[in-house]
Amino acid sequence: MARRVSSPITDEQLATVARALANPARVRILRLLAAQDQCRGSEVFAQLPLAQSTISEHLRVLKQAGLISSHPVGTGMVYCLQRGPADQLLRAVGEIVDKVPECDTRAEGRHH
Amino acid sequence: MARRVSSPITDEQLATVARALANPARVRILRLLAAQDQCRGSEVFAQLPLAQSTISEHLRVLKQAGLISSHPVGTGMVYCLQRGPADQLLRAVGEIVDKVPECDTRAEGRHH
DNA sequence: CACCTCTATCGTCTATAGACGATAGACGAT
DNA sequence: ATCGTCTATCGTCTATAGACGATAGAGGTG
Repeated sequence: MARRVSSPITDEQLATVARALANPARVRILRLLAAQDQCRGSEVFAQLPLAQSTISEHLRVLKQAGLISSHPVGTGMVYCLQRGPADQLLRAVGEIVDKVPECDTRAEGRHH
Repeated sequence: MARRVSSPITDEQLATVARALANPARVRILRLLAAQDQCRGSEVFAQLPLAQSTISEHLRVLKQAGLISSHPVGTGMVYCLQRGPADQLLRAVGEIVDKVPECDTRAEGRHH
């Protein structure tokens, strides 16, 4: 029970990371990036059926949440997954889920 | 490579579960439930600094996302965590995160 | 230098989220 | 039967999310 690296994420922080995942387009982008390590912006723009400005906004949200990083390359940008916040979310949700005692809501009911 | 129980979650589905986690009050509720297996509604209402109607709405969202279940008991309700959707989220995010190649955005940049 | 490609930002619009109070409805207890 | 407690729903309001087109600006390329 030592090992408290990257302190226990707060409700706010967890909600913030979750909010970044709370949009199908952003999930799609993350999975795109996961499929190829890194990805040029123009490829991302080409893969989604959304306006370039919309996708750029999604990228901004993901970056702000720390889920991706970006750097300029040639005439464009390259986007890249980052583990940090996703790991925190995994750990926090994992801790919640591990507490589930298989109570599926019909134990010791009202049959008094 | 068999074992495809609860098929690979879609972008939409993952986003939906994430959206349920995308609010601090709901995270708080989940953690409350995790801390005590199950929880009477009145306790939940008492723990959060929000109107009862607001909390009831949050419980509805969590239930609709499949993250909790509920059943009547005595004169009230009991809420209870459910693993299913949270597990799917863990698996999906885990798969994304596992692909991260430690590219932290400054590799092979523009120093051509 | 002029051009062209790529990305970010701005302004706008619509839809959804999240909060509240008021109230309805279920159910046990008296 | 009446009452009191507990929860869900309704209506409303405000704030935020998410989409778009237009446009600005950075930075290679010819």
